[in-house]
Amino acid sequence: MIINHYNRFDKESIIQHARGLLNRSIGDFLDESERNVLTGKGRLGQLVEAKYFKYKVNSSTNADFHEVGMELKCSPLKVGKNGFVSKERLVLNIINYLDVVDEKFDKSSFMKKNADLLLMFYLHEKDKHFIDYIFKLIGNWVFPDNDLQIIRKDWEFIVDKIRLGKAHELSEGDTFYLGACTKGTSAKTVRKQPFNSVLAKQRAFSLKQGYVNQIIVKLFEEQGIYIGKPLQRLVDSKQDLKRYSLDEIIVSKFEKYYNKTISDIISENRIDVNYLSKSFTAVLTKILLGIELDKEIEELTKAGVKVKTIRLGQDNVPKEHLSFPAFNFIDLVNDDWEDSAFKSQLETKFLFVFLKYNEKEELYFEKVKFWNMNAADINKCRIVWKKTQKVVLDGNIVHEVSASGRRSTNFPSTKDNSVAHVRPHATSSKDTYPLPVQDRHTGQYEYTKHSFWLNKEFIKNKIYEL
DNA sequence: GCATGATCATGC
DNA sequence: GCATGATCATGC
Repeated sequence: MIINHYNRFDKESIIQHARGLLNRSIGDFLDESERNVLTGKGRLGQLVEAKYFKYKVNSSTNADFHEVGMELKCSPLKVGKNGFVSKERLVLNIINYLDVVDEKFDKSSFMKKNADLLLMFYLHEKDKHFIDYIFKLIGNWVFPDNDLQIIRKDWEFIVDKIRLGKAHELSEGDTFYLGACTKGTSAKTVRKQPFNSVLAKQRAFSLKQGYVNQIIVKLFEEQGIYIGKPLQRLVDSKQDLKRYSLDEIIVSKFEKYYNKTISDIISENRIDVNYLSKSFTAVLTKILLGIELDKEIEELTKAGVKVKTIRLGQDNVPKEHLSFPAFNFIDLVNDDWEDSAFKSQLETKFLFVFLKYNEKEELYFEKVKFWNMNAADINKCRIVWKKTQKVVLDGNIVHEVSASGRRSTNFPSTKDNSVAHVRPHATSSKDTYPLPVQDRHTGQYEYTKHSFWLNKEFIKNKIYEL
């Protein structure tokens, strides 16, 4: 059965046909009357199916090319420092909470649909109509064995959470490569879950952005094009991955260093590193894990895990609060909470490296811990975010200016909320971002860069001691 | 001593 | 030159 120069029973012919879109846009294949399609978000993929592959768009639980078990996905690229990177996570099938709890991974609806992907990456360009986006990378992706073990563990974590009646508490930070991302308009789309009457946000299985970036690197590599940093794999044993979760394996690799002083670790490893320097965290983590310093840790990069070093006093309280990147005041007031930068920063998985001062005031390696914020605390951060947004929108940032010229602000402080607060985050008080509204007190249209911070008491109580 | 304003240091 | 992780430091 040959339709339009490809054969649905011949995987290679389908991939070859897909590559016909390289350096072209779907607009090249539309009639004048068909070019008046309005919105994007999913429409591009549908047009590729209908107008390029010429099959009927469906919402089947089978793969698009079910004859060969291959699923078609169109996904956006953006331009990064070293070439193309994924613009976002890759969204796969919607999670049917009611059915998935009866599934086993190998025969799951996820595997049935997504085990073998035909990926068509296009360059997303602002101000361009989506039918004119140019396809830049087209290839076939089948999950490598080790990745599939990690994805299996992720899938099981997500499904177990649903089995516990906690579908409404799912978070992307729960897992490593495979996430459960929200799907639907501004998270108002909810559905039933089997073991709790609380309605849960609709979610879909998705590949983390960091994982998609590595797919992109690999597919370019197949063409002899090398982008991105070299990675070094941490866990090689498929057996280990079957038996233990990735976090258990990684934590165990750190354990032999527990209670050693930092200076001992550094001299034992003959590494010249100043532990007050910014790169110390990355260097220390790589030393302890036996990773070469010019390589990235494959599993953590693919999972988008953020490594954070915390120095604790003897009372287990961190010496400092923990900062997030400075926010842009204009973006802050324009964003909805659901798609805000702060919320996505909170939904990532963290690896905390705890260093602690002993009685001799020496810094020693205490422990590491994987952590992601639970739904209740993310909600508390929403209140902080909302208040911050209001202060900026009201032009009400400055509270008063002291005789010495020091300004105090109306931003939420450590006393207002147990989880997070807002404080300056700039190279000097003159290091500013523009304001959307004039500040009432100063009359200025700019203000010192600020960021959200996690309270150190919260780090002690909910991360270190829990 | 703590809360919070201010700034450093490095890497890209 | 700026973004970002991390830390310093002042004043109540």
